[in-house]
Amino acid sequence: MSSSRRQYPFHLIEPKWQQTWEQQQAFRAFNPGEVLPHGHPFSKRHGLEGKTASAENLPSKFYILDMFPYPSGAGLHVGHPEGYTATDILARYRRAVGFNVLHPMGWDSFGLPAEQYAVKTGQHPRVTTEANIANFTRQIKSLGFSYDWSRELATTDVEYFKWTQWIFLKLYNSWFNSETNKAEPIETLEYPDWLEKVEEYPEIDRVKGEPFHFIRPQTIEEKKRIHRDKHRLAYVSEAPVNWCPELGTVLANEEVIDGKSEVGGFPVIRKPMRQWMLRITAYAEKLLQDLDTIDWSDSLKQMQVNWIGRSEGAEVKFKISDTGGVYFTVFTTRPDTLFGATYCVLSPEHSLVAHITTPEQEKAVADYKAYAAGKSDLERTELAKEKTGVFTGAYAINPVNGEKIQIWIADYVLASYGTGAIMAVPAHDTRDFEFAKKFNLPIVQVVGSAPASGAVASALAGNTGRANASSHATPPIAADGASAAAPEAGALPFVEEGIAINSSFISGLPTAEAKKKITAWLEDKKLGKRTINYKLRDWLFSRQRYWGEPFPIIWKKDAAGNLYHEALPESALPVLPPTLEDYKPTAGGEPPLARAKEWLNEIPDATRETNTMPQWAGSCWYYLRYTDAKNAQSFVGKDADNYWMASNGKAAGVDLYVGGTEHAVLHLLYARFWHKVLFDLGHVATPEPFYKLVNQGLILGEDGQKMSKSRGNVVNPDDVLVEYGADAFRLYEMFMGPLQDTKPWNTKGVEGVYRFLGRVWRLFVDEKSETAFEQAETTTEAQRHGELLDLIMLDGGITDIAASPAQLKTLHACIRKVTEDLDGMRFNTAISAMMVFTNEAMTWQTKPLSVMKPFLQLLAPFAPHIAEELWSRLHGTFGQTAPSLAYAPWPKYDAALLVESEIELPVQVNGKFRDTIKVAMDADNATIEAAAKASEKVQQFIAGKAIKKVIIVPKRMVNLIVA
RNA sequence: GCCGGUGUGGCGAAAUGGCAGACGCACAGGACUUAAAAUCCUGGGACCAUAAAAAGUCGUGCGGGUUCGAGUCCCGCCACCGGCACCA
Repeated sequence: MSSSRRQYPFHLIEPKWQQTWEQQQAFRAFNPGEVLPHGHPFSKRHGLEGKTASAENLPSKFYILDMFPYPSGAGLHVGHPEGYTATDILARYRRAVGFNVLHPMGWDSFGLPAEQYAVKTGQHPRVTTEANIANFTRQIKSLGFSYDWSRELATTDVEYFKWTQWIFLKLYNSWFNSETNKAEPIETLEYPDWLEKVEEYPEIDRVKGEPFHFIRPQTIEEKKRIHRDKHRLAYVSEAPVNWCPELGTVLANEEVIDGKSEVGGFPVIRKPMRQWMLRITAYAEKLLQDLDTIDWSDSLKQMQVNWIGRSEGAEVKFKISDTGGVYFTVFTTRPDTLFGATYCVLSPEHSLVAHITTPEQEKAVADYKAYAAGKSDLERTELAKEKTGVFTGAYAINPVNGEKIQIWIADYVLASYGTGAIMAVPAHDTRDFEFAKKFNLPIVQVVGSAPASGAVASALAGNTGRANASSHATPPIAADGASAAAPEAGALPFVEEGIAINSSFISGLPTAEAKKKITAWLEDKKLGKRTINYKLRDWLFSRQRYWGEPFPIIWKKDAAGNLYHEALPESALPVLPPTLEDYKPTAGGEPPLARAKEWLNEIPDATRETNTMPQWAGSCWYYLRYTDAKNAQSFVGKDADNYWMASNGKAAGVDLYVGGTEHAVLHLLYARFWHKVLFDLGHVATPEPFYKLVNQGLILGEDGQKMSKSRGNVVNPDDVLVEYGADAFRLYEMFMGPLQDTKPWNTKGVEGVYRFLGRVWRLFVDEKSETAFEQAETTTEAQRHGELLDLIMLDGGITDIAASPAQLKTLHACIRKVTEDLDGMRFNTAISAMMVFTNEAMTWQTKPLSVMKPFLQLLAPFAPHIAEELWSRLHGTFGQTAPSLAYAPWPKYDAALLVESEIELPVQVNGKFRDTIKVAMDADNATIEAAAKASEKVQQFIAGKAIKKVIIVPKRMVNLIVA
């Protein structure tokens, strides 16, 4: 294709207009309070030249956001500009419609690759990062996107991460008040009575994974401090974390895929470490419920719903036999099966295990704990098929029937979910069933499938049908299940809902009612309570890296010798990372920051925190900073936030956010969480950050495979641009198919839209002058080629004469289709509508200005460079006011022009299409029927037959039913 | 296993329950050209038929159903893609 003739001089047009836009600052968005410059096309369009902008005099805002990229060394690939093109088209369209559009771009520039490069070469990550940003900027700018570059930001900018650290301080200095159901400043936290009265620090108040070297606090102040620290939204925990030796850092649960790191695919092991956590679980319910208030795809919402994993059930206390009152709590979603609980299982890490294990079982339990601890997550997943576990020797009492049941430990019970302990109901849970089978534990059926008739089976109460798995080849059948009205016993495990059997006072009740009744009974007897659990875990927020935001935190020791943390004051921000020669972790496994001894001990009697924040931190609030990117007093100003995030009357936030599905549960959940905290604390005006969210689909290689370096099927936008130009590239990205779909790249397809642009060009320019231009180009040095564009003349067929009805109809049909498709984000069909227009216009002898100009406006959002160029030529020749195509009011279609006087109707006979007839638009049914019957082709099928029925759908079709 | 999505020509794809395949790619034929490229015109789901046509039949993953009429709605399968996965 490189030998083929250039369709039109995009190589000159595109840089020309990109420069023009930049010089004009054409796409700068204006905030309330700014003075709108004279001569700016936006000021002109809205009559605001020289005026001070305010929420009142500015047009409605529209905030269109792309997920900002990590500026990798590899540069842009064709997947990036897919979303960027879509948002750019909409941004340009909205400007034309009259909105004040905010469309910014920036860089998610903290990240591992630059740090790994630093470890290898010693080059500071900032140097690498800046070079990569420069390359990304060049590439993105070459595509002609209408970003407001004055708001550009990078998460690595000191002036940016200063505020990231500031937000961390807000998290650190607040707690979640479940009474008011929101985050509040830590000062509002009240202290429990025992704090002042009891000398001892109660065992019961110690949290799971209590800190590191815990020494009993000695003063009330120390106790208060510990109490506060346990309630902060940012807290320290010493718990097993996902440690990736290869990366030398811990990872959040979400960053671990199948036991391997999401980045690089390295093995991940569980290791107890002191880590910073963010209390996202406090927001589980809000994060779940508020999904209803935002316009995201069902599948994306579903992913978040699954991730949050809400489940309703009950906590039930099980006393341990022969200990006089020591108990543990289990969580179950099926309290109705309590009568079928035939043993209990604690997770190997459960704190009670050490206390209850009998001497005989001690060795077995210790061995098993060691075995379970040694397993990586990957092994745990792989070995999931075969259940393992050991008996502790201890027994629990089933609270509903007083039976003594065995307590086991097994790693199929997770320490991190629920209470870390379960009651096992093998008859009605697949996992418990497998386990019971393997270890010959009793299986008791307590739920039967509902009988076919609606008979009530209340007579079943009081029976107990029990059996040992070992003594029955087939699962036991409830002894009382024989009567016709009784629930049917089926194959076990029976995990569905049904009718309770063998369950004393709840027998005969359908599952839902049985749950209610037994939960009430448990609550009444103080043996349990209704509970809601979430799969969502707190967010592991620290990383052992150099290239991230340092924590504004220092460590000190109290009188008792306890290490404790303290926040630096806001005045200490930003906390800059130290300069290092060597970016590796220390030999002792400490983060790289620990190498900077001076920095570490800069503050008297204190040591700095050496962890840094994860990459997600910066992306949690960048959309807010865009609205007020230069604010030095605040992370975002109130007016800016109110205008850009809250002034549209809808639920909230960014009007349209486009990015890949890979962020469905990470970034999008974290950002919502931060936003909600900031909202609760009164720092932002809306409860949700992103109102409408669209995921663009993946672009595959030409071979239909995912693009990857190893497959060698990566398409570099730079190459495509050289060959076809930015407009063709943009057009093709959108023409491939629906934005949300996964679709393969096809270079031949680019040629198609490129040819279309060539046809548009030839529709407007004089062929001879173009030839002259091309000849001149061969004899002129490259630097002066731009001037030669003036040699190209408008086509003589374009004149300022009245358009024919047919021409108007072609235009207005196109306006309607393109407008409607833009509103529905159906870019592919909008483009096809413009192709239809072009194909039609090619046949015209005269091309009225009144038709050709609006067409260019339709084209402009998609292919802005060629549209601007042709627009300016029309302006040059016809001299009508055309300050800038970018702000020219969007054309409106005239429905009256699209009305047909005659209409073609399909005629069916017995539902089969046979012919079309032409009738007047307003023809009555009798006329239509007569016309249909008169058709020769139809005659063949109805001749000699009786017409039983005639169906006429006005303006749609005719169907004749014959015998 | 659970949740979500998608199945339409050789390919990317269109179709408020009403003429399936718009638009584009690839392909074939023609015009222009010394020739090619570019451009312009024409054709095209499959089958059957024919010198060529017309007419006809079948066609939206598979099997049923609703309807005058189904790619579209309902029920049951199958395949592929994405997410989650011992979450009690």
